[in-house]
Amino acid sequence: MARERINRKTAYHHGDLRRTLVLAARRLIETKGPAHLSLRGAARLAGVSAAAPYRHFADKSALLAAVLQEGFAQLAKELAGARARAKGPVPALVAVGNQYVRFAEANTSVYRLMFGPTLDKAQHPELQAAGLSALGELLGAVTVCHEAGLLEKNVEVHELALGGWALCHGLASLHVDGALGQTLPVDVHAVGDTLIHFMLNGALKSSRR
Amino acid sequence: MARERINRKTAYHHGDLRRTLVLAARRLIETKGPAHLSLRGAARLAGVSAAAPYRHFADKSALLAAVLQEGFAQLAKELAGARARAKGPVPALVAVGNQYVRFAEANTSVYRLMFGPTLDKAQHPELQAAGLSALGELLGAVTVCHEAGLLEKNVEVHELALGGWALCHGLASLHVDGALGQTLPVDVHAVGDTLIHFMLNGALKSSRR
DNA sequence: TCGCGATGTTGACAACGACAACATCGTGGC
DNA sequence: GCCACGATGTTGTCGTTGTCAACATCGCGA
Repeated sequence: MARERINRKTAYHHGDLRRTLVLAARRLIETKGPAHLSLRGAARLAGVSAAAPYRHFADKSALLAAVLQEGFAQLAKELAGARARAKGPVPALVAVGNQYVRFAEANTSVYRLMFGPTLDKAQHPELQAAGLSALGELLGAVTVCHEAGLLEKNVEVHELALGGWALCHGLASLHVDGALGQTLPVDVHAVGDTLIHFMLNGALKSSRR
Repeated sequence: MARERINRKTAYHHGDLRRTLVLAARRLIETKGPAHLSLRGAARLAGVSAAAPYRHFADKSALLAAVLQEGFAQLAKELAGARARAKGPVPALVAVGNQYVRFAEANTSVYRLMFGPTLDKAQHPELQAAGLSALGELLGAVTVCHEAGLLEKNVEVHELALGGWALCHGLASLHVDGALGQTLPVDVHAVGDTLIHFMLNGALKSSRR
């Protein structure tokens, strides 16, 4: 409590170096690009020596993992928020998809790394768990539609959730990679809506289309 | 001509170092992971000094770009092949999607990098062009459907192509990232078929469903 | 034949990840 | 109140990497 409020100008101990390092790392990723993230650079930004980070992170990839974990948590929170604000099962599903793309747009650098190959997720199980909690929102939204009897009988909840995730993720990835905009002059959100409805058309009962 | 056939055991000049380096780099990526790719490592594999690659590549990222360019070319070729083998416009569309996922599965490491953030594609325009030629196959397959009058009037060719790409790309990415299989016990190809048809249901004319 | 451009080598430098040995803080048990 | 001990940070060092300059060697064409 009192610890954080102390203004230690010449502090030997930092106070909350771990958090500071995560923020510094994120800043480096966003300004200089993911390739230029370095433990030493983050330590410099935090104003500590090059070896200090090792008191808080086992190695460089552990620091990156911490940054990405916060990203996943933020994504899950935003998806949950969008879902909660929507009125009705189907609008909630659409809102989750839209929010997903919006997150990718607003947090491009981190989003790329979250789903990119830079960090081997097999060696950071906590990241997989964090990713799943984000997927959980989507899965939940689909399940609600199913329980409300809105889906065709032959539609598997898991399949549709996966399809929605793939669609949004693919759209966001392509958008973020700059593959859109140059070649296909489209508004990503508008086309996202259209595509989500394409897919829903194949899954929703006719009366609900 | 004669150059390549000479068996120079103690050759000072290598013969085709550029190609050898690209292959070595790809091997490193596939065996040790993308993070452990190093110019020096590739040079070692090729049996040359650490500075030799600089006669063929401006820097490390240029070597990576060459590897990925071959990947894009291979992808475009495979998509074109799948499309050509299919009988009819709609099967061709489905076949392109399936082949996309198959490519990702068979060339996981390279595929990840092709669409990952590791290499900043903005600085390698030739890569964007290579990616677009792959997209061209999909776009072409959609266009044929459109010209055959199979699509609903309100379906934009570009939108559907983009949707198909996003769907396949998202599915492949999630699959390759190991996000599937653990959480959602599904067969990628089966679910891919289902999802493609979901989306087509929203775009194809009723008589064709 | 010979000279020049293409290709490869050696040596060097700074930056990096990582570790060991040491320094400093502050807090809890006496 | 003190002080020992664990938590936290620093300094110094090592091996590796990307990159460059200076030099060596090859082969092709004038």
